[in-house]
Amino acid sequence: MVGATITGTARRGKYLWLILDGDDALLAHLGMSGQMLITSPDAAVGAHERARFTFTDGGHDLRFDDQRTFGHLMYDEGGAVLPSPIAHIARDPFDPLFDQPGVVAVIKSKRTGIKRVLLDQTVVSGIGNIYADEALWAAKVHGETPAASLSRSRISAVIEAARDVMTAALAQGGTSFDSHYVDVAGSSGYFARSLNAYGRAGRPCRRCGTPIVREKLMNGSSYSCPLCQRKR
DNA sequence: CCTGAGCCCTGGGGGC
DNA sequence: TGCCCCCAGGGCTCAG
Repeated sequence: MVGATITGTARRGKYLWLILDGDDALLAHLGMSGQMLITSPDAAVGAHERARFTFTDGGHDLRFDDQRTFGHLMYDEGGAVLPSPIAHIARDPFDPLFDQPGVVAVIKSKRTGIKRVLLDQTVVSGIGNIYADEALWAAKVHGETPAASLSRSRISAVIEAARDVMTAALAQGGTSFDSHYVDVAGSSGYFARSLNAYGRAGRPCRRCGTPIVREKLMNGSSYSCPLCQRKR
């Protein structure tokens, strides 16, 4: 990295990368607790600071902090356009080249539940556990519904719902439950208060009043309304 | 090929 | 207070 110039930034799904001198890339994934922070050069070393980049133009430092160390940084030669380690990651719903009919067809060909497919980053990237639950709630589909049993229009509606909920979340700076989830300036987002399903076990569905139910899936928690999102 | 379980880590919170 | 278990917005590897 010494002597490199950052000439741009890019992202795909949950991966992001800094473009270096137009050809190479510094690829990053925040995992579950990673943070990219722009801080003062005098800022003390953070408790979970893993890397710090200083600049010769007298500006701020760039830090990578990560408590749980599921996040990572990787230098990738020639990876400016698309780093080779993430060539298998599908385009996300905000990508101008996102092929929605193609993605719908792939989802329909899967022999597993719709939520698992939404979380499969090789099918569609960028959707995580929270936004998958929110999209399924909005589309009134239960996450364990076999993907192949849903109509193309229903699958399309789920994707639209995911794009809508992520758009709304981005407008509010994201979903922050605690100090792990902050932007480069260290600020938290406000979308947590707008969640309709995730984390609301026992509380009334905002649509029909039925208590939201929490279930286990893939070593994690899934939240849904048992009335609006009936299992079929 | 496709699918799903296991596992990589640290730390906060609740129950006992 | 201390201890233990559970939980956490992810994704790779590998067995079946």
